[in-house]
Amino acid sequence: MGLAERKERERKELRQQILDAARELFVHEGYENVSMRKIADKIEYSPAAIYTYFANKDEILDCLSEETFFHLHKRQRAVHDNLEGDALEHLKKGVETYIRFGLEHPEHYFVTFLLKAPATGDLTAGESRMAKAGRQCFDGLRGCVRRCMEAGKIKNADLDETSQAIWAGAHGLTALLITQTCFPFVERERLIRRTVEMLVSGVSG
Amino acid sequence: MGLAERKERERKELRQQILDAARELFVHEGYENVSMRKIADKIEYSPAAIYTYFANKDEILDCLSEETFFHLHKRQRAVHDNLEGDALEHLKKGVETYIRFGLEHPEHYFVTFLLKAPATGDLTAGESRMAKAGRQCFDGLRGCVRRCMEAGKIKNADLDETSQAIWAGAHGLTALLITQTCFPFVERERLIRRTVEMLVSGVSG
Amino acid sequence: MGLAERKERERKELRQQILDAARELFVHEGYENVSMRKIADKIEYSPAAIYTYFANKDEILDCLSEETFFHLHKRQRAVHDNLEGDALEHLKKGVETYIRFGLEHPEHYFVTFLLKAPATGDLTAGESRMAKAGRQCFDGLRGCVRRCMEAGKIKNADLDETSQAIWAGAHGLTALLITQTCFPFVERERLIRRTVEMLVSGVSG
Amino acid sequence: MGLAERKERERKELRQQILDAARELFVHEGYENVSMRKIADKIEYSPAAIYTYFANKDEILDCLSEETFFHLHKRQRAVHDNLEGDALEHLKKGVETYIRFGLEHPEHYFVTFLLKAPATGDLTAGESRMAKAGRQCFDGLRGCVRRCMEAGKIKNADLDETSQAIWAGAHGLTALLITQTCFPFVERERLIRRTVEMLVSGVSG
DNA sequence: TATGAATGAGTCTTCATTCAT
DNA sequence: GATGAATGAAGACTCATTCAT
Repeated sequence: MGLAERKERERKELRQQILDAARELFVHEGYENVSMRKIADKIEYSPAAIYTYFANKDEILDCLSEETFFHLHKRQRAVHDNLEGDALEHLKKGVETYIRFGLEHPEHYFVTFLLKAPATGDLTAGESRMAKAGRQCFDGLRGCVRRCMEAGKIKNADLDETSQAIWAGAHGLTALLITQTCFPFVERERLIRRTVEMLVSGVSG
Repeated sequence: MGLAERKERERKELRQQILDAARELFVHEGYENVSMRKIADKIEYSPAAIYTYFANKDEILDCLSEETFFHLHKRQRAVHDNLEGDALEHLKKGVETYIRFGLEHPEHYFVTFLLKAPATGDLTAGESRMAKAGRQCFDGLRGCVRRCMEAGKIKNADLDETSQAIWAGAHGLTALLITQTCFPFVERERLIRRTVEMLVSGVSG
Repeated sequence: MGLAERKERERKELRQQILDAARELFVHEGYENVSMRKIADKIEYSPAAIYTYFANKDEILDCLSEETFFHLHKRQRAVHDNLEGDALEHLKKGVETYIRFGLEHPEHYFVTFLLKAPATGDLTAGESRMAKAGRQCFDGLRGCVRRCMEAGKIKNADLDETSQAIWAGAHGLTALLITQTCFPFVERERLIRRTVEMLVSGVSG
Repeated sequence: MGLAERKERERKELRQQILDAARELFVHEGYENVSMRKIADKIEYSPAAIYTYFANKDEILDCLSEETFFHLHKRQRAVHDNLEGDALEHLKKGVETYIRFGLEHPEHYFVTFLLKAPATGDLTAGESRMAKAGRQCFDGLRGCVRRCMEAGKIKNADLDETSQAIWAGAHGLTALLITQTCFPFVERERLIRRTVEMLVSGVSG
């Protein structure tokens, strides 16, 4: 049905509008300082309308994170699947992909990795969803690291420990470049290359 | 006057009590989730009493930041001044100091390095004070890196580029450990050590 | 028409479903705590569907009351018409019928006699309908009392005064047993018998 | 201190004002239909001011019930302590006291015995407090009945069974007279006397 | 007939803050 | 210096109801 389809499309569009509005507000004002009313005002709907699409404020944040993870994961898979050369080069590419994703989608990245999660009591269900998606992303890098180990490029090291250290480095640069807009960084491309080199040679050297 | 002195001392003590209570609450519950009443309850005074010492909630956070940077600066100086051995060890110590500082003062760290500047009109004064303090912290690391270069431990590298890459790494771990409380990180001490090693050997190797 | 008939039947069935669902929810959660959505969920229809059968929430309550009175009245008539022995026994049976009706249909009884009527502005129509139905019920007992008087079993007494006193007693026990669920009443059957005896011998002795 | 005393007095007065306003509103509009704002409007204070005196809406209802029980208990004690004549007269007086209390304080009685308690999950503490107070009141009637038994005025009967039957009767009349305002009852005094007579002679044979 | 979407009004409650005392 | 009382504004969220489809 053309009708049902249009309805469905409109629904998706409004849902996305809400997510976009929320993301921008969250990024600029902080999760706690954004009220449902503010989001509603931004999309010019009533606050109650939002509840047709999301159960509550937390769920909006949740979906925003999911979205981020989905995009990143897709990008990572593209890298992992297509590259077949040297394992360390693979890893470098993976790290670089991660960083570039963050810089190209700063709002997504901010909401997911920089916004402090709401201080919720029961984090069973939602938390695990988050955890799972995050793990998936992290596993992208982790897979690269494992291949390096299997290829003998990284020796005498714990897989998780190493992967997490690298993640930390990649996240750090991404985060700084997103948030510290006033800091006099050296030329961005150089800094990215330098950081990637440092991280990879830091664990393989 | 003994009386005046005692009064003054008591005043300082209560002020400090407020700061201590606020810091702990901010860290554990998040700035936005801490009410003046909660702080007041913790020190067993009325909410109104706090206003005798601080103009408002923001000022408490401000003073906390000041305090924090003061401590960090002192701490960094202690590292730089007292250590006289190997320059790379020096650098490691510096990086570790930075990370530990962040983890011991997550709320301060969060506010300074993770919060995106709110899109407000007047951020002149506060912003620059913050920025200045932040720069000071970074300069601690930068000093360590310079010594490594001067000692020939880091070769053929740009000072700022290298310092910023290391900063990114140190910041990344600190930020992740603060914000991603649910991620199954490996044992924290191990991860810190591993990251520090990675960063330093990554630029010196 | 078979079609029209089926449609009509289905309509009645759904209407009854709504009433049943509403009654149970009202009793267990209280009129004010039951939302149209809750009723809709229970019958697995949309909230809006209910408005096809009832103008609003109040009307549901109204219809529930009507239903109650209808059932009670039928029951009372059955008693009055079939029994032909001693008038006092007749009365006892009538009182007992009233009480048992309440206890066997606590939901109906609760909605009609214990639930606070919604604070509505225009109570002209609804009120008189209520009043009429209530009168009808009371008249059941009143009829029994009259027969006792005509048979000389109750002497020197005013018909209405006596009937109302008995009604009060019957209503009191019913209400207490339904609402005061935590009170340590003696065994229910014993208490009913005792109360009926008390009421009847209290006016005939 | 005159100052402290006046403050304390004013506080008590406002607390009582809140209770009075809440009671009247609860009775006329139903617990669920009364918002904190309505209560606040009635006493011409801000909604938040109420929270200085009561933790929440439920607590107001709780205190209202407590108040009711306190008054009823006081009244009952007065009857029990001062009367020394015939035990049956005593009982009649007790029943009458109960009924009159309800009719003279219909709002109190309504709130306590007829208002549907808020559908709360944890009713441990509040419920038992309520239960205890209610029991105390019921014990007033029970004491009268016991004396009748001890005096041989009521024979071959169970104390609790008898007391509960009488309570049911007293409650029933009170409840009907309060709630069924449209029913054409006979003259109130006559009906009370008749009911009391019925109840007492009904159990004393 | 039934519904999904939408809303305006309203819920209880908490907040940072002020002020008379 | 410290407080108890008070408040205006705002919080997330729910409601009965309407209406286009």
